[in-house]
Amino acid sequence: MEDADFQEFPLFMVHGFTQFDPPMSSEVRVRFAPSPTGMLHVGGARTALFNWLYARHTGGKFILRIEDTDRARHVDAAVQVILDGLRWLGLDWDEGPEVGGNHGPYFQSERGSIYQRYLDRLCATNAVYTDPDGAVRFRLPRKPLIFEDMVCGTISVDRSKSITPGGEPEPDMTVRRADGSWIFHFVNVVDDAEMGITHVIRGEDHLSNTPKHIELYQALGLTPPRFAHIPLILNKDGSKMSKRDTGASVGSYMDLGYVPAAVRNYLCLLGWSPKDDREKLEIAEVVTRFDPGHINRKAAHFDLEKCNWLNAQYIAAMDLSAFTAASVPWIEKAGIAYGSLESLTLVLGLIKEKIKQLPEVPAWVDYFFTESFPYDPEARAKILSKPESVHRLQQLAEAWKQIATWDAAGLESALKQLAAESGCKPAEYILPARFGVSGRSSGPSLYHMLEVLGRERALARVERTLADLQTAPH
RNA sequence: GACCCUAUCGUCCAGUGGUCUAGGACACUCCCCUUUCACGGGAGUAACACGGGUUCGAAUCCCGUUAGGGUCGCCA
Repeated sequence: MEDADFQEFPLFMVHGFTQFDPPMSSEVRVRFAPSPTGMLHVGGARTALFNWLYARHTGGKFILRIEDTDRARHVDAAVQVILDGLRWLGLDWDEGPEVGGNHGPYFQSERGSIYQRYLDRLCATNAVYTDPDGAVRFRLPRKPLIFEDMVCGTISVDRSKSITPGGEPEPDMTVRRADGSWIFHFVNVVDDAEMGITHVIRGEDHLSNTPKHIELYQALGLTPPRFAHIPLILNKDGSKMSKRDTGASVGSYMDLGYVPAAVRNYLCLLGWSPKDDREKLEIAEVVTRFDPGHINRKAAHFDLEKCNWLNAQYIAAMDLSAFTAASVPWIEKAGIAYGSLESLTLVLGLIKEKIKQLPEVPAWVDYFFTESFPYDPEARAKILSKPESVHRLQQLAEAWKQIATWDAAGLESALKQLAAESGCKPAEYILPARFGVSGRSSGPSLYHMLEVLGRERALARVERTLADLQTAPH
């Protein structure tokens, strides 16, 4: 039997097959353990999301632990970026920073005494030794090992002949530096054990490290958790997504005004699927249907355009008051004095259906809130190139002055009547009219826009435009 | 270099031996709707990496090749 010398692990034997299931009675405890690098990567965000989904799906606990192995690595602002990003995505943690819990502290920089305790256990069994440089190393068993991954299936690794790029045998893993600071692999295992983590859902970049981690659990006499290694997120062209790539940071979505639920929805679809044809999904439904066993094994390529599309879908689905609330920060950032929320809401109702990204909003509404709006040079040249356009604008001004009730329907019929009398298409009047009141060639529905503007302002604008056009050099 | 993972339209997913002349979505092209721009509706282009097996039958199972990714740190 070729597999006979493979170390079977852990020790639950069911029908002769190595199983990983922890006792069924235990509550699921998963964690997201980022290091505070100053950004929250979308790949990390998806890892957090999948952990969160699994915790919510099983009624378990989602724990946040900050991997700042030592105090020098700890930067408050960098931690805050992670907390902000997770909260923005709606991923709330049951234990961790600012929340507390019974398994703290949740910063590795504060867990030194715990690590020391576990290191002592390793010393007691002679599983570690101090090398000539003063670092503590773990004697790697270097035996073949098999484990079950919830995503990747059975993984069998034979590290007995594993060598480095230089052709040397793989060195023993360092556990603690000579200066006393701790190494990731060791503290990661200790923390997961101490915090009672039952399922480790993490990026596939850790798949090859897992045997070492399992050997550490064994040396410590502990039962390892189950593992689920989810594929990495790459750029659309397949290259590795670095911190600099567009869309790599959750912060960039926050800054660009994405709808959090849309980004979260997109992330759900990267490697997981509801198995039907829908794309836009309520998070509650994803929670009930989520199953790590059905996560794709293939690396996902990040498609910002599809994310944008979903974002637009979420904006379209907002009701007007939600849309207004989401728009206000952008309006204010652009320095638009919008007066009352009521008047703003009225204007936003005109343009909501046009918007795909929140930062576009100010450019669509600015001319509603100032009488000194600029004329778009291109649109102006176009009007001037057709002398009859100016005449039509004059006709419109006259007709509108006669209008009894200033509403969209009345304005529309007045304009269409004029067009009919002149024997031309309504567009011949609409274009000059739009330019006359907005200085542009495109915008929301003309009639509704006029209604919102009101008779006085609309007519005054037309007069002003007419004056401008008539003094213009031809 | 060694070890590990992966391989369906450009991209994300569906497909778990026959219902696949492979389905949906994004993007792209065209048409319709329309006051502009969008939305919406309709149509279209486009994929099972390659080679061997297994099988009556393979996108689906096995092996190999190729390609991509990952790990081999006193980074996390």
